[in-house]
Amino acid sequence: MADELDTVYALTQVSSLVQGTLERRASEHGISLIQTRLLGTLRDRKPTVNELALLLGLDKSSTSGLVDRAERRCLVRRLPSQIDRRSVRVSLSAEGRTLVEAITADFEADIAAIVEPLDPLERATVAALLSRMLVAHATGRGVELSTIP
Amino acid sequence: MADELDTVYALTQVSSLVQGTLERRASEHGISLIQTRLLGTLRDRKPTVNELALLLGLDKSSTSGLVDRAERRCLVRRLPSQIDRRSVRVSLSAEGRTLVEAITADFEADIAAIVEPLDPLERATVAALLSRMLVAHATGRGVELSTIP
DNA sequence: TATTGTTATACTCTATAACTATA
DNA sequence: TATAGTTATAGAGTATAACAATA
Repeated sequence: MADELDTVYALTQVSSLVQGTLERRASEHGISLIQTRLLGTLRDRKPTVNELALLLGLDKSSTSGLVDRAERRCLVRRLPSQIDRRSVRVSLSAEGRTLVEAITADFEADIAAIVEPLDPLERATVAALLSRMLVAHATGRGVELSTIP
Repeated sequence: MADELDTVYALTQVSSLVQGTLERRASEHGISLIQTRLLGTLRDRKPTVNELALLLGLDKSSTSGLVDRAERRCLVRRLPSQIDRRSVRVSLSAEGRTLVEAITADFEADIAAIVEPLDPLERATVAALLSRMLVAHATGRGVELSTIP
């Protein structure tokens, strides 16, 4: 039992550290965590506003506003859908892509540095065990491992 | 190299899951993540607004507003400082304590369930390796392992 | 003068409800 | 009618700057 509490505690601490790191990097690049998440979601997709809302777990009105502010900064564009004239496709601009890639690179370097004290075998062990946890958890639901933090 | 990227990825995924879990539990109890963090910080302290701002990593004006809203819901109280009449001590109310403990209990049960697929030895391994990472990271700075997510 | 906390202001982020334009 | 998206509104959360009270 004690080991379970230790594990919960360690996971909680690590999670704060990791999320805090991402938030700090995003902020250094002048955008918020949710804007970073928006850009990250758009790296390999051009979803409609509704799809985006589902992916981000937000209301469609919140998503619309999020896209407004990102568009105002020229980070994303709204493209008219060809098949449904009510619909819109949200797409990353070149500027948005450059930005999200810079943030991601900085963030990943930070986490790599945090992981660095472990030797390669230990890192592989952590990765394997955490992955098993994640897979088990995702399988217990509808499987939805988000792409970006 | 590949193992390092895997580790970064696994840590990122786990962190989103853990923070998302906390946020969902907080929201089920009717408060935000930052309000939960405020209450958590006050569990074993009665800091001044300035100290609280440092602990939460916020500006003192943001902190003042945060405390305003928590006080309006009777979750915290402002006590006049005895030694410095400019100062205020922020203190958890009984109601606030009950609330943060309920959220924490739910949250810890969630994480325990997520960790459950690993056997006790594997859990102990994860806890030990993550703890080493955390200690190494904290030692590299001014040591500041936050108490609550 | 310097510090503690609050307030005024301006923005982002969020949800609910009402709207429009398509379907 | 139903769906896709926007807008109006209201509130939390955040920072900067200016302020009052106290040190």
